[in-house]
Amino acid sequence: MTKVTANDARASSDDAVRDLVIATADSLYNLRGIQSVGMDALRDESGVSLKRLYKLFPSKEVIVEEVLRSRHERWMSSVSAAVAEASGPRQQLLAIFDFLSAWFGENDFRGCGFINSFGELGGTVESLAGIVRDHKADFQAYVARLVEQAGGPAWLGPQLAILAEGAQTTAAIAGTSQAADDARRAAEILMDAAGITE
Amino acid sequence: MTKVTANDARASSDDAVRDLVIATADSLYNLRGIQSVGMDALRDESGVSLKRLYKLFPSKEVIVEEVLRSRHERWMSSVSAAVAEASGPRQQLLAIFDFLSAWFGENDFRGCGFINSFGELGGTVESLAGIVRDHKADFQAYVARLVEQAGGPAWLGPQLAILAEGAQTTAAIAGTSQAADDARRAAEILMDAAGITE
DNA sequence: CATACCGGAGAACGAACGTTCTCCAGACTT
DNA sequence: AAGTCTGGAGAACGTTCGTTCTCCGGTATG
Repeated sequence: MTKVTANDARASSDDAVRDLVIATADSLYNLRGIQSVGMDALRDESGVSLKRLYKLFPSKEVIVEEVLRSRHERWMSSVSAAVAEASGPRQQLLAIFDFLSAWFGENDFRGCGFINSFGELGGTVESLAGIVRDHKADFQAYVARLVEQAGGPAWLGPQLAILAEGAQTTAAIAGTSQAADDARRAAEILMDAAGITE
Repeated sequence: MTKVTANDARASSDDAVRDLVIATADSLYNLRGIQSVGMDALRDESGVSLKRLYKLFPSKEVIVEEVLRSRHERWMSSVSAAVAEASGPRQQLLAIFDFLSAWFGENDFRGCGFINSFGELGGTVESLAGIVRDHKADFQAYVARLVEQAGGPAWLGPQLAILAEGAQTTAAIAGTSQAADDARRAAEILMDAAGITE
């Protein structure tokens, strides 16, 4: 039985603190990578004591997992919101690359957090590798669904997904958003060939 | 003045040991990532004592840099060898994706070591980020040169390079070599549109 | 043969970090 | 008002890891 009291009010509810911790960790992990952000840094930045951190989460690994899960939801929501604003199948698929372009241009863009996490921990922490795989699989399935709705052939979805992946790594490493435009032009050519014209 | 004596013979020449260390480190870093392979593991696997490791290299960071440099040379050589076997501009460009397909199928394939290193250390070790950037820039320039020799338009090179990057991350995360075939088919369509027919 | 040197095995050191513990102040319950 | 619980500040613990040091056997040089 959970009791809500003035004590909770002083320290904020557990759920709110959890969200704050995940948001802070998300930002720090994105900025500096996972391994180089210690629990002390997370405490300093979030203002949540170590004791409470370990009451809310059993380990750092679980925090990382929840950060990746929240990133997945936020990222997929952002993409589908951008897609929803476009009209017509072709414009909707192109909206993915416009979204990427805008994302790459943000000044805290440090590459796809999932790709980075995979490079950082994919070889040693199997649970994280699974989350990364699921994220990419979800994105590929989403693109495939859009292609299907557009009446395009089955081979187009994987191709567009690969373009999006390549744009992400290229933009992250080169430090420019140019790759998004290159990928967008390639997507137009592929859609032309697939007969998606409107 | 370097003296070659029986003492050196017992312990092997410094250059040979350096090469052995780099090769061993290359394999271990590829398998388990950089951070999780300590100097003790490198000593155990290479048979070179810590004392000698630190006589040959000033620090682990320098070893990592040399591993990446040697990977770059080996990778670029492998790609150009595969390209050289093909005849005609179109087949040469497609040979890149055939090379990727074969690479992804190797059982010790764990993704592009440069992308992984970037995710692992790009945010904290600037010298490594530079090496990764240079590697990707070299590859992009190589593709652009092939496109130019084929008489293709300037926009095609970046597009093919993005496909190759996307195939690498997709194959690494998904654990299949399917992405290479998808990327190859996309490359054919893009070359068709660019007028590279033979 | 004596001595200086090279290198191996492995201990040792210092820092970083994940996790837990101690001490204590404030707030709710009875 | 006494007792109990929560949570903060920060010390402490154990481990990992990069790097250096100690000890010692063997080799080459006088």
